[in-house]
Amino acid sequence: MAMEIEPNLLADVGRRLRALRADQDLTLEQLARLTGISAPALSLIETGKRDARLTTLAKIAAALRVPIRTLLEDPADAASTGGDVPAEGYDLRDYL
Amino acid sequence: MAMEIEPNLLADVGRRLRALRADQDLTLEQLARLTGISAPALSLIETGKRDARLTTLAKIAAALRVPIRTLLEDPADAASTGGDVPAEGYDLRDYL
DNA sequence: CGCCATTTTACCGATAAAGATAAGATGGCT
DNA sequence: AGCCATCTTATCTTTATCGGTAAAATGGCG
Repeated sequence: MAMEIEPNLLADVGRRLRALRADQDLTLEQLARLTGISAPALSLIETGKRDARLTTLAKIAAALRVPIRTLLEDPADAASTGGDVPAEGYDLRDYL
Repeated sequence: MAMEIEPNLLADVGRRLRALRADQDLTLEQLARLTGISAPALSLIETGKRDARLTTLAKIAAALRVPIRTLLEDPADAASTGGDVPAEGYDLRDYL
């Protein structure tokens, strides 16, 4: 399986974000005040319609009191992808 | 210890990025061709001068064949921060 | 020292994020 | 049905990313 480069990364991050916010019973308005990010912007991010910047995601993660990593991959995938650069047999430079 | 919201998150990500690229002996020019991101842009990100978007980081991580998480926190920190939302005694809503 | 690869910095133009605000849409509730 | 909270979408302005190009550091190495 090619694994292809995650097609809807933004949608996945948005879903996790919304789940985390729901866990803490926060409204978009409340999270907006906690993060300094407007509620409409948060809505766009959660619905996967906006490609947020790194510091924006960091602010949200801080407000939700979770490591940023939690927004990017679910725990199951994090376990399997746990190692670093597993491939050691072929070289990227061969394609340049 | 307040933990304060990481002051130089961009610089940290940049340092890890540069280390990963060095591990694979790639030049900015080569990584630029692999990712579709220009070498100047990569330089700004690696030196912590640019707040990259999520999909930009994802492209770089894919080219370096590492999970995006690797760019955001080093393994040591990832282990200690491993759990999810450890705090369960106080409520964010009290501050709104 | 000069040459060369690599990186950094500085511009430009196009695209997009983000705040603010306001207007719809959705859903629960009596 | 109406009302209310919440979320979505749209518009606008400001600001920043990003690619491209070109020009300036930086760093080896002979």
